[in-house]
Amino acid sequence: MSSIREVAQAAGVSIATVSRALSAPEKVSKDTLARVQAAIEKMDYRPNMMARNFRAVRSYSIVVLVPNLANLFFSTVIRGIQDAAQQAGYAVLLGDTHDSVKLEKEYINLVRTRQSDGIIQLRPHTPGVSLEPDPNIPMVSACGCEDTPYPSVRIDNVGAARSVVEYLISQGHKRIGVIAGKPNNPHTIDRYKGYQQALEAEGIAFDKNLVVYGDFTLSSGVVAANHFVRMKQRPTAIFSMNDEMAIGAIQGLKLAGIEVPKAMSITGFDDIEFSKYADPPLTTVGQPAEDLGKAAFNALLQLIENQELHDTEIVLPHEFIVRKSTPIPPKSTRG
Amino acid sequence: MSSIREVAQAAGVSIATVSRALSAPEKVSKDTLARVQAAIEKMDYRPNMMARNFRAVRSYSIVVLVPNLANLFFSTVIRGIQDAAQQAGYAVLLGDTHDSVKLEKEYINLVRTRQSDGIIQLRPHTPGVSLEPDPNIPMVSACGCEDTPYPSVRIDNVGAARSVVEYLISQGHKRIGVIAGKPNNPHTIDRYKGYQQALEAEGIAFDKNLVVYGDFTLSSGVVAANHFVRMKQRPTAIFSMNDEMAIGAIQGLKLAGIEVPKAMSITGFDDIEFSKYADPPLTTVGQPAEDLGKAAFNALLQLIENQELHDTEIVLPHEFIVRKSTPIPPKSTRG
DNA sequence: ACCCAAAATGTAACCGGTTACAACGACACG
DNA sequence: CGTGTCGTTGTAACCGGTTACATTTTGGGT
Repeated sequence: MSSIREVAQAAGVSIATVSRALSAPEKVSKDTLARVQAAIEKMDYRPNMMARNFRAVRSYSIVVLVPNLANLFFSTVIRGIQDAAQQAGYAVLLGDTHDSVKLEKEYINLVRTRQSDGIIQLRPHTPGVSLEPDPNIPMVSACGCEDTPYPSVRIDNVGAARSVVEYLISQGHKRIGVIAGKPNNPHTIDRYKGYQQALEAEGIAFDKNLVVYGDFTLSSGVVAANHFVRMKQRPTAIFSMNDEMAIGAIQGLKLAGIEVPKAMSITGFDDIEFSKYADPPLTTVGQPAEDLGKAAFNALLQLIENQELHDTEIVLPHEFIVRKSTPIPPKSTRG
Repeated sequence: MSSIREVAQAAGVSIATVSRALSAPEKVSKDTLARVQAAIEKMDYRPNMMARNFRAVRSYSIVVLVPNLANLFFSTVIRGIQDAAQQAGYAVLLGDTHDSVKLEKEYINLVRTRQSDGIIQLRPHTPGVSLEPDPNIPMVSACGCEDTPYPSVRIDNVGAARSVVEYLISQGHKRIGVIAGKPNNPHTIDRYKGYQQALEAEGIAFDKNLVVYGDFTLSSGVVAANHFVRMKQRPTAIFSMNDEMAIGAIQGLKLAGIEVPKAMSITGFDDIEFSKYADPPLTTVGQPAEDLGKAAFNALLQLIENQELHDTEIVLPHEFIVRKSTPIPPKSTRG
């Protein structure tokens, strides 16, 4: 592998000149530049980025912490991150943490050891279990929740959940079941808050038997559906906190002979690709997943470069998408 | 950020001793080691990995090239890669190429510029369009096809497709539609080969009107279904080359009033999570996605470390999984 | 032809580790 | 007591770039 010294020799100049020819060509005379470029071309020289980055004390890479890569919503956010990063000349290191804080720590060490410049965290911040943010480690949260103790880019989960449930209520539903995530998950908490606000606004009493906790997977959705099926006094609609669980639930209800939306309305959250093709197509909340990723990266880049950030909380618009898992289509709303 | 020199000073030893204390503690006397460790502890010292890797001419990271991260099969393979890499102390750089060879080249340059030690390619090798492998660049193919011109880890696509179609034929189907990927896609080619072999083995004439080309997405599955619906002489079964298209097709057929499996059998490929919860649950071919990823990483690691590899083609077993999108359940077979 | 500023180029230190080699001390053995 | 061996430690070169500073070249003005 040829080095800058060999190129310098071949071009009959010093290494400094070669370096300048690459990073500041305007500082090099026209014909020297040509000679150097010819030499570079001839030897197929590529600067060793490890050396360059080492000198610059910058790795030009970031790590994204994701609880589970095989989750369509997360992988879409990551696509957004990756595209933005690629454009800015940054590489994206993958940190699939399997929801383990121990693994998370290991990945965070990548920035302590200079292998990475910053972190994008996809797992929402959970007080008590998440690591507290370290001021020395540039970190931003993508698709997180309210009260994240470091910069974040997200949607208004509370408001979105609230408008979904209000829509359900407007359709005449009074007993609305909830398929939640794990109880201490911030998304669960925020969307739950929205659910309760809607109930309260419409003067409907809260019944805790109507909420069942899953874990955002398809299978936990069918389990939840079975729970509702067995209730003596069933809900007439179900607000699921993500699409996977909603799709699982539809399947569970179907197996029990309950038709959606005729006998039961159901709504999801996230608008993953499959929701459009579910049977029936799912009414849900669309999140701008790729944009969340891009915005998160841009915020992180600012943190890395300027060490500070004015807009410490970015809330992107979501979209309420009515399909066929709820019967009456009103107009779509954004918010 | 403290450096090795500061630690050395604090411990009253030379930097060489600190270095040895970290990488070869047996070469350091017991009490010196203790002093050094105390200093490290006190100063919260972490070696600068960029410096270390730079010196070692190793980045300890690999890049995985994936056409589309938001594809459940791919993301599961990547999980496998990432787990194996993490254990081996390697970082995984993400290279979502959006199916663009130009972007692929850019990511491959990461190894030319020493930012990465090797590549795992998830896109199957397509003669003429894929880059030809460069002997200087350690690269292995995960979930590729026959005739990959560099080391690969895959399943027997031809055999798997063949056994699916033979199963369909054994159920009495004679007109079997195919939902393929893009025509020049190697997965399309291999699975198509299996389809034809099965037809031939059973003495069924091939009808090219029965194959329609999609692009492995849900929506192309519904388009394909519509095509079959409009045919004057419909097939009685459909062999889809992946699960997404099969699920889309089921949806398309349903909209046209055609019941699966009563009026039409349908099979998929990959066994993504959603297939289990489709309506009806999908008969499909299970690929050991995570194991493909792990095996690919281990092969790449050998390439990187030894510069050679004995087992240049690893074929992992697949599994034929019969669910409800085909009526009569025979025994599951592995192969 | 001479002078000087500006442009071009070169020299060498530096980033933070690793490691070959040298130096040193302790100890055993003849 | 001299000498060889071994274990421990230190010195300094090295990896491949970047860049501050020094030096040389260029060219315009007189």
